Amino acid sequence: MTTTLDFEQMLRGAALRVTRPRVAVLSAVHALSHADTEAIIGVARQDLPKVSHQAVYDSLNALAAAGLVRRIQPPGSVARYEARVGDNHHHVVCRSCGRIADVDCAVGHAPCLTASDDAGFTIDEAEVIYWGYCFDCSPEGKT
Amino acid sequence: MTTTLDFEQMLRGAALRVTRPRVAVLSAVHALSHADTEAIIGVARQDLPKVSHQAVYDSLNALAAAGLVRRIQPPGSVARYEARVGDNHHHVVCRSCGRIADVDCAVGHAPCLTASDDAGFTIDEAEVIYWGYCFDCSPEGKT
DNA sequence: TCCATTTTTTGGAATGAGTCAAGAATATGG
DNA sequence: CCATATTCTTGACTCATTCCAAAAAATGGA
Repeated sequence: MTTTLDFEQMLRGAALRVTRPRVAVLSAVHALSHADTEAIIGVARQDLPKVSHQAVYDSLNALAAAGLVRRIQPPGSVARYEARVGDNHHHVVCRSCGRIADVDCAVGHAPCLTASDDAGFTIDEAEVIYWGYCFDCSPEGKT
Repeated sequence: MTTTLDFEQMLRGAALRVTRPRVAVLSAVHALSHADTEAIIGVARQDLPKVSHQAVYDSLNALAAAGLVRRIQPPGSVARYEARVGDNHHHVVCRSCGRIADVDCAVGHAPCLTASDDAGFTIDEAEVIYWGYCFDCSPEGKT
């Protein structure tokens, strides 16, 4: 498993100060998958009962800016965070229940798609969200 | 140009009641590109000065559910609406200024991508958001 | 054309994720 | 161990969006 020391080293490696809220938040993101801020606050408070929600927001922003966690914001949902970074994977979202699952990117590096016409933009990443229904919510799954 | 009658027919064609707020909102979305709700309210009130913001929200929801407009929710931005529907095009978002531009989909029909592993989901659409910098914000553009 | 029914709009209040700000606490480098 | 800069706490606040009940309007049939 990943220990507190590992998280501290991850923080130092990203030139971030090692604080207890940051360690707790980083640990929480690793323990959960696609968690929203509220869930992260809950888990972080198991370790550190008095962290303020503001500290969690600040930590998440710092961790996301440093690339230690990835922020995903599926339309119709609050911001979510995940620990898988660097492999440019994508997500599939259930239209019915909102469940999110990971989908590996066939290309593996960003940008994994080339736009047909970039409208003058310099594109460095292509984010793909697949929409559909998870097994439990799919019409076939209900028969 | 598109006339009020055209918009009324679009509403009837979608089995929606023809109301003045809906016509004004549909017209506003056609007149703007990637407009947020506030801008739509402003333009709709040029035709119909007393529409409530709630009526605009309801109209946008009804139009989006009927497929007459498309709702896009870029992370870090409020909901935006556009009139181009049915051609499965994508968007490029500027990381710096938030500007949005259309990018035609090379495939043209949904889903335009096949997931490598669908995690048990039934996928019907692949939404692509390209991230980068627009010409005005790009490092090259500033030299 | 007019009425009754159903749907939509109004207006105001409420929700809730996220942000702002000032002072207190803490991590870091020397 | 100290000085300094960063981070955390606390609490109030913003603002897009939603909820609610009453009033208004659109539609289909007479």
